[in-house]
Amino acid sequence: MGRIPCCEKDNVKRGQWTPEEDNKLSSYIAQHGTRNWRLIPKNAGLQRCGKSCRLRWTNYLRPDLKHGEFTDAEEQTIVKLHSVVGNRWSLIAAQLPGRTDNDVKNHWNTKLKKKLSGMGIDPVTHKPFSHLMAEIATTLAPPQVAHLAEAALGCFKDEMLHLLTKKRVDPFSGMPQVTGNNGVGYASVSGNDKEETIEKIKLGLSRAIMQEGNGDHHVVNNGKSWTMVGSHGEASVMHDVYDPMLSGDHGFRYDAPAYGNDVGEASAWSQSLCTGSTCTGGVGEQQGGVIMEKEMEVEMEEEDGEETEGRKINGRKGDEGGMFASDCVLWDLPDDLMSPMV
DNA sequence: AAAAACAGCAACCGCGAACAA
DNA sequence: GTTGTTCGCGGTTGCTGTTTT
Repeated sequence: MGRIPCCEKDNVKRGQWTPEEDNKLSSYIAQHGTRNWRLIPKNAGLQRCGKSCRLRWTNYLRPDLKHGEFTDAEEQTIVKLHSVVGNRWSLIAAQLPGRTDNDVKNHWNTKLKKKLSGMGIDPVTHKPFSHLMAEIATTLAPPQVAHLAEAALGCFKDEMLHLLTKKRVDPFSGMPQVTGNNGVGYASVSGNDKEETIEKIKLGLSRAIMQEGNGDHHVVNNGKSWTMVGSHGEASVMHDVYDPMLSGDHGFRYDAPAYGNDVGEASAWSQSLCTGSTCTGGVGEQQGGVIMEKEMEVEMEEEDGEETEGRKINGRKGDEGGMFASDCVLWDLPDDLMSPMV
């Protein structure tokens, strides 16, 4: 038996909603609430599918929605949560009052992913590209490394090229920026330079591999390096701030998840989510520390299938040498959320 | 000035989970 | 326990306005 359609497609209108439709839906829901989406369009006099009505309401008409730009604090929250829970947009959106999962997802796909790539960080794993390449280098024999590196380059190439070949304007001077000393810059790059750019990417990657191989944990970023501190016994973490010159943006800070595999016990995915200096640990405070509300905690426990001991707000068991102060809001997450998402 | 390319966003689709009969 | 129905989620598509060529 096939799946039944959510509505009869012949009789429903699709596409953009008109203000009249919005009014009808809003006033109907104001009077009757949102029980039974299937009946709502019929009763409200709308030629729409119930699903479409639900979407319109939850993503646009709900009175508690925020419609403006995402703030830096919101962006930080998204990045941090994404590093832990991956593409669970509803979970992330639940931590951002007034934002919907669709909002968060769109913002991630259109802005944040590019910001991270621009910082040399893989938006999927939240690790620096160089670190990924180094992992390849340390686990495979040289002939295989070359092939894999080539393949990895293929994966990142389009995004990197997009970032590198775009003409951008220096946000401070208003002038087009010149190419940096590692080849990353903003001057307009013609189609003829494309191959050269690819070569530069390759060169950068191979350099990064060599540096990682030497035990130096640096991410070369537009002439400045991000150092992974605490290479022995404590969590490694990138502690430099996001370079606004690189992003064409202001104030966006990325405190990456640490790289636990470098140092033994500390897993990359078990690190604090606090933003170093801005972390205050105040529950309910959006700036800095990530708030784990009761609802989210419950949801995570449900996903875990059992009560997870030690998962709590404002504390983490067995982690002294963490990267941030102990008064941060911390999470202990279930195992299925700890695994790097690739 | 026109065409092409790009970016952002709203909406749609299919799937699985939850719930009810 | 099974079947049917509804809801919510995440991935994807397509439209529209803006920027670049």
